[in-house]
Amino acid sequence: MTKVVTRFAPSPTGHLHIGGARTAIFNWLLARHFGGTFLLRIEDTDQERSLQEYTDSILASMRWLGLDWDGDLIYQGRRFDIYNGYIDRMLETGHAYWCECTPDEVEQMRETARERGLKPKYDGRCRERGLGPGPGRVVRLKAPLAGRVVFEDMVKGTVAFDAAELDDMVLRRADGAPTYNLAVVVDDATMGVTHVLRGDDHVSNTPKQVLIYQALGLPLPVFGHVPMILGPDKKKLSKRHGARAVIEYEQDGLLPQALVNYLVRLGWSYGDQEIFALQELVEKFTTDNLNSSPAAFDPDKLQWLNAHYLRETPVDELARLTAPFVKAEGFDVAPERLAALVPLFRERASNLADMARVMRFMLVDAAALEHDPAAVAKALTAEGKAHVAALRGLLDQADPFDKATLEKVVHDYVEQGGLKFKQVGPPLRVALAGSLGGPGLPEIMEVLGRAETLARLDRAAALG
RNA sequence: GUUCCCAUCGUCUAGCCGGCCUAGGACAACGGCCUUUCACGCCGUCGACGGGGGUUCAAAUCCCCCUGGGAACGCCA
Repeated sequence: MTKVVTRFAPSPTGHLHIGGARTAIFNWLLARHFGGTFLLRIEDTDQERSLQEYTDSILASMRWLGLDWDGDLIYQGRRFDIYNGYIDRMLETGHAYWCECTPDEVEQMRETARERGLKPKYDGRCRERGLGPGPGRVVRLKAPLAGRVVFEDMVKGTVAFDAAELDDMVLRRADGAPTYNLAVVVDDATMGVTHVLRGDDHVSNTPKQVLIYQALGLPLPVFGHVPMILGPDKKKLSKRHGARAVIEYEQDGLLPQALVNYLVRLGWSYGDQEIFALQELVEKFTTDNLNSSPAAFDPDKLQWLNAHYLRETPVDELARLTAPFVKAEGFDVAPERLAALVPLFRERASNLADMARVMRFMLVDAAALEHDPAAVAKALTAEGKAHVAALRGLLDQADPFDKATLEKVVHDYVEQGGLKFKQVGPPLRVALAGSLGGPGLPEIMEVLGRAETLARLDRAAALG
């Protein structure tokens, strides 16, 4: 088997979105699975809309996702000479011709065709005129008038189009720049790309590209078109659906493993398995299990996966990842303290931003702690406050001030008083946390420390 | 409009070279267990082969039609 070469070819007109990210992941996986090469090409031939900052952003997202590429980045913008060389070759071999029709004229032809219920296309007016170069002229492909254009698709099987459906597409614009389809073919061929896995929206480009390959006498790669990702409402993914660039998911506190895992499972499966480590994906990914029907994006499942990976991440690393989010909440917390906090909250959050939010009550001063009025009314009754006050004295004696000791102090208090834990747990909790939910009491007190714990208990006595 | 693609629970999907499917798993929802609480975890419930024709002893699985969705029809990528 020849070496597999795949590529991802984003155009730097925006950030990397999840659809593109999935395509990138699939190509990366295909190359890595077969020990092949994964190339990255920036399709910046549209000088107007292409921005360097987007290239940078796309690269940053690729790295964040853990997708490394082989060799240097390829910029289409720097390869115009190569494209023009191939276009000249087609001109020489009679596979292309000069055309002087203006965009308006061509639009007129399309309009006419549409009115007649036909496929809008260029009518081939200049095909046999034998025109040479000249201002305002473009080069068009002399496409076959009849026959079928057939290609094998890794996900859809055999796909065929009537050649009559295709028109003489422009290869070189009036300004001398090559068009997308020409550039893609020349690039893929010269880069040695063997497998072109891309979005569904390119299926109808494929026969056009096949024609160019044939005109150039170049071998065809294997094509594969993965269905698009739909929004949760089954409609095309759009801004309305909230975050969609991978950078936004990063900012929302998602872990890259979760996004990768989720995206891969959207359109690909391996039996009933849901969780895949990156290395496992490399081992198991092949093109045969790609799904051919479009998939709707499900934020809930993404969060579930993220929560899973949150619990898998080592504490120190999780603390490091959470730091920026805690900072965004307005707190400057030492790494060691964050590492002590994280184990109490990792199971109570599904992403890093959540985590920072949910541990907020641990970071404020006793004086600034907010108490949920309903919880106060329910638990900090006269009896509740009495227990809190009694506990304050006992807890002050705890030595060492650690989880085990603290637990014993509270336990003994309940035992000796002939009480039920339900009588002292809730008031103590509201005093410490301000609400009725959260981590275990002993661990909260341990991380809070003696002074802060006592301060909170004192403050609770004054509440209500 | 034309062409191409797609069609299993609300969602992601397994199954699809026909029988092992009274259709399996996961997310969500709901209920329970665990637990001082919340969460995690565990157990369970609800829930789908779009419709119609064929082929066959037998169809979610093969064929055709319909319907429904999507994409593309640029001197954008």
